[in-house]
Amino acid sequence: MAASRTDPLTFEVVELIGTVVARYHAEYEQAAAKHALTGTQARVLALLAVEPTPMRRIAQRLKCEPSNITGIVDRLEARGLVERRPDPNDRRVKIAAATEEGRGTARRLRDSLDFAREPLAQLSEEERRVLRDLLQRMLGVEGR
Amino acid sequence: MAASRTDPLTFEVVELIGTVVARYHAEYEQAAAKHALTGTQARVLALLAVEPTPMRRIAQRLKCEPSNITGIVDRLEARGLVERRPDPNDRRVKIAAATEEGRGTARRLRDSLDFAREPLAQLSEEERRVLRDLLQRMLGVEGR
DNA sequence: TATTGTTATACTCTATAACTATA
DNA sequence: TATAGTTATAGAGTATAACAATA
Repeated sequence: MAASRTDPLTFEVVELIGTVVARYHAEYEQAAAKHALTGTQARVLALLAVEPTPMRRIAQRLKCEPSNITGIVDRLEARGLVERRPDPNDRRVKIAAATEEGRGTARRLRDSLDFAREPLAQLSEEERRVLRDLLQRMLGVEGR
Repeated sequence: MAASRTDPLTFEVVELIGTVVARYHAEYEQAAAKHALTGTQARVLALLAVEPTPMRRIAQRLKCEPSNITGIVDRLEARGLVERRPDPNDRRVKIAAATEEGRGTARRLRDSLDFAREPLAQLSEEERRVLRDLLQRMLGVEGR
C-alpha cells in the first residue's frame, strides 16, 4: 500500500496530526479550567447550549455509559448552568437543557478557544481551502 | 483578522480538525484497550519503549503532576511491562524503563494503530506532501 | 535549602450491575 | 417485557499537600 506506516512521509504527517491533537486537547482543557469546568463538563455544556438533550442521547454523543451522565449533569445543575426538564411525550425521559447562565458560560468558553484563530491565521485563504479539502478527503467526508 | 472564527472557511477547518482529534483519540483508546491498557498507560509505555526516562521527566511529557506517575508506573510494573532502575549519577532519581515484554507490547500497540494508514491512504503522495507542509506552517514547525 | 520520588487525600470520569418508574 | 434514568460500587487519572532520602 502506498501510505504504509513505514513510508517516511506518512509517518511525518501522522506525527504532525498527533501534535495537533495534543495541542487541541491542551487548549480545550485550559479553556474549560478558566471557567472552573472539566473537559467533559465543558463538552456537555456546549452540547446543551446548542440544543436541550435527553440524558441517554448525551451519553451516545459522548460515547460513554448513560449512568455517568447523571453525575456530570448533577454537577452542572448544582452550579446553575443546566436544568432537567420533563419530556411531555414520555414521562421516563429527562431532558437536560442549558440555563441562561449556562448559555453565557458556553459562549464565553467558545470565545476563549484560541485554537481556531492562532494557528490558522498563519495560512492564506487559499491554503485554508486546500487544507479543508484534504482533511475532508482524508476523513471520507462528502464535500457537500 | 483574516482567519477569525466568524469566517465560515476557518470554522469549517476547525470542525474538521475537531473530527480528526475525536477519531484519533477513539482509535488510540481502542488500540490500548486491545492490550488491556488505558490510554495513559499506553502513552507512558510507548514513551519508555523509546527511551528509559526518570519519573519526573515522564510527568513533564504528560503535562501532569509527578505524584501521578508513581501509580501509573506501579500498574505497568505490576504487569511486568516496565521496571524502575536507579540512576548511577543521582540516587534520588528512579529511571523507568520498558522491559523486553513491554517493548513487545508497545510495538504491537503501534502496529494496531490503523489511523496512520486508513485515512492517509486516500491521499496521493503529492497531496500528503501538501498536507504535511500546511500542518507544519499551521503549527509553526520549521521545515526541518 | 532544594530536589526527587512517594504517600495520603479528595475529586472527576469511567464501566458494570442492580434498582425505580414508566412504557 | 423493555426502556430511561438513577444509584451503588470499583478502578483509573488528576491536583494538592506533606514526607523521606538525597543533593
